Amino acid sequence: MKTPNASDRRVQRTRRTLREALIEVLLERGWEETSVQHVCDRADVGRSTFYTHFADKEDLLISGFEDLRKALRDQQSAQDSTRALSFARGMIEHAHEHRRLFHAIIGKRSGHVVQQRFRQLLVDLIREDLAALAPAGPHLDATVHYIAGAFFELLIWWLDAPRPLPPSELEQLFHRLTAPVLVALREHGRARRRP
Amino acid sequence: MKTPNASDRRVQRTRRTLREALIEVLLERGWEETSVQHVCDRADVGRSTFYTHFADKEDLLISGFEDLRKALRDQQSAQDSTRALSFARGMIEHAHEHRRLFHAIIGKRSGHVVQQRFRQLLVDLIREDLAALAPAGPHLDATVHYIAGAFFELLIWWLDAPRPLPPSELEQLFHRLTAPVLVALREHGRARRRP
Amino acid sequence: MKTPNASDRRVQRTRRTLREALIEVLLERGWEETSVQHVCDRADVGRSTFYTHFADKEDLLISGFEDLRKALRDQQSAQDSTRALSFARGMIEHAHEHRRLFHAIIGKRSGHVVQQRFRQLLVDLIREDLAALAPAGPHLDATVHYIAGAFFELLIWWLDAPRPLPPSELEQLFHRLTAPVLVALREHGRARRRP
Amino acid sequence: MKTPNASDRRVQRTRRTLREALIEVLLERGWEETSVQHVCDRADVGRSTFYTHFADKEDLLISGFEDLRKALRDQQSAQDSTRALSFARGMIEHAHEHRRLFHAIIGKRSGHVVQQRFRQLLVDLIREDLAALAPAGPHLDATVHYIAGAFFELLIWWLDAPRPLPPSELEQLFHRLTAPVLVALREHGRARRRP
DNA sequence: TCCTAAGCGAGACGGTACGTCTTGTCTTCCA
DNA sequence: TGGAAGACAAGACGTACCGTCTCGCTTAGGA
Repeated sequence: MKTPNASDRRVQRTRRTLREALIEVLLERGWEETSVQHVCDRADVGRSTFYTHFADKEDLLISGFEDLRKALRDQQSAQDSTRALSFARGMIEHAHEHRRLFHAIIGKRSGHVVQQRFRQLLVDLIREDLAALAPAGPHLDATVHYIAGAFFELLIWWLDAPRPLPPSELEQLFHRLTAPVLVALREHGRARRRP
Repeated sequence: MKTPNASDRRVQRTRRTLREALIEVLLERGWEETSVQHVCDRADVGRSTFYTHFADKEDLLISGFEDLRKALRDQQSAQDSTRALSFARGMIEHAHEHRRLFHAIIGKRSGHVVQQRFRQLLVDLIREDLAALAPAGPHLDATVHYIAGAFFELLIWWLDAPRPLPPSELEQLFHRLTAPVLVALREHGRARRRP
Repeated sequence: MKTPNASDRRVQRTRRTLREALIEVLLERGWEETSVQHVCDRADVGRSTFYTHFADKEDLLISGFEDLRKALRDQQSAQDSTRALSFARGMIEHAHEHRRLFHAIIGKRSGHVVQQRFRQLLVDLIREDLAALAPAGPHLDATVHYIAGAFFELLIWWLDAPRPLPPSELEQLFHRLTAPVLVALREHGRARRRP
Repeated sequence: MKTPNASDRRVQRTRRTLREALIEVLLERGWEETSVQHVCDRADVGRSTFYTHFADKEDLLISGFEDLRKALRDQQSAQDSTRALSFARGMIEHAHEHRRLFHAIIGKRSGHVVQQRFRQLLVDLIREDLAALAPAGPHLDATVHYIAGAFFELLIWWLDAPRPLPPSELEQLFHRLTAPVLVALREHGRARRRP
């Protein structure tokens, strides 16, 4: 790669500061009510500096999504991942630990594009899982979106619930509801491949 | 009720004009890029007049949602509604007929609150259906959201697909994927009521 | 003239109600901050009704000015009016009695046109007085405006003063300051007529 | 002081442009009919920029008053200023040279606050002059306002006149009318100091 | 040791949209 | 038939953000 010099380090520091500030403000005001200025004030960074690093507040948020994806990957591979849709456990636990943050990011006060991105993340994760089960199912795409939407809505409901289920129970519920879908997909796939 | 006088009729006409203009603009620009001024220009209505009728563009859009709900109800009761989740057929056909409109309202270029509202509509419809099957299931709420999310995401996927399935096939797919969920809910409910 | 019928009486009543409401609101909010709607609300009269009687709020106010002029005339002729500028006593006493109203009408929170009108009233009154002293003085007009401006500003100052002079003292002061001006005008006039 | 940097210079330029534009528009439309937008259009400046510099159009106008005051000061000290109320010559000549501008600012089509400010300017100038003659006269304030009002009204009359007097003659007239007032003030003051 | 390139803040600027307020006109309803 | 009621267009208001930009200051890292 390259040895990071002082300038690079400074840049990284600024970007990280902004990311953290975004989350803080997000927790207080929700997505729509958060302006670039708010974030800059919190980060003690000039607004023009913001724009040298990010195109807009969405860009800033998304720049932090990769971290989440990575964290999930690590958690997933560290566990027994024989079970399908094993990402669920990691995601749910993550959401449980950072409940307020998740609530801010994907909850009712979130923003359109943010949710959009998160759903895309789910779709990607699920597609990878299902591709292993039924590589070329005819309704693979549909099923992926079906499950992604279900999981997403379930998660939001859970985050919004006044007295939420314990994470393990939510995970179990999700798997119970989703298992038949996987079976159907697998059988359908097998049927198509070998009739 | 009340005999609508000339003033009332004028008001209704203005409001309808605005609703129609909103949809037109929505189709062209997407939600975020649509301003109140755009809508007023299209409707040939003064902006101040807009604000005497609606608080903002969200309010305007939502005022049209009730129509959708009503249309679905009519369609639903007109059909054989013995099957659970019978709203799906109506909704899918509706979305099929007004594909561009639905795409504008709930698609990728839609707005946060708009989707939020639409999902709430789905949740309401589904809850009514499921309440008949398992009135007090423990995970009734969770299941309702699970199905609503699944249906919603499926619908978006379908609206976005370049060569979408025929409506009937989509409906069939949805029911096939969801049937086991209903079974589980029913059994769970029965188990709880008579152990 | 004409016997006022019921309709005429009603019209007069509406106009008077509006005039009184204007004054009330004026006292509370000042001229600029007073809107037609405010006055109508106070008078319990429809805004469209307002416009059938008056062109705007200025028109309404001015419609009441004639009353003032008449009151001054009466007061003036009832007194010993041998002294020049005898309107001053009446005006000052009037302003004293209705201090708050005068303050609202011509004070700092008043409006441009209102002051304009009031000054015109002063100019008219003074011109009539001076015309008797020096009917065709070359600087008659100038002197009239000089005195009118002086009296007007003096009056405003007096109305604004936290602990104002007694009315009689103000009147005396005005006459003392203005007497030489009248002398100069008279002499100038005589000089021109008989050189 | 401070070396003005590029940013400062740009700001000053913008503010000056706006001031000049205001005057242009003022001459064409009068005060009440002048909107912030009009001024910005003329100055080719964004409306939002306007508001970063001035609170409203009044603020803008007033920001130019200081220039006038300064110009008068310079003119005054450059001349023989032994005579009392020597500001009059400068003001009258100024008004003569910029007749249209003065007409716009203090004439019939002007605005309330604008005139208010201008009168305040006169009051200040006159008070300074008179304070030298009779530092603590009992009616000093009253006399100051008397003269200010007289001068103001005289000036407006002069600006409005179809065939106005030459400036020098107006000045002479003003001084002739005002001289006795000054004498009275001085004597009064002396009488009070040494009874 | 200088000096030069980059990161950065400060903030001016034009632009767009917002929701509110007021104005004056017009149409309809009611007594 | 006059008034009340209120819909409507027009347009100004002041605020809030946006994204672009120019400007100097600071602070390395290389000459």
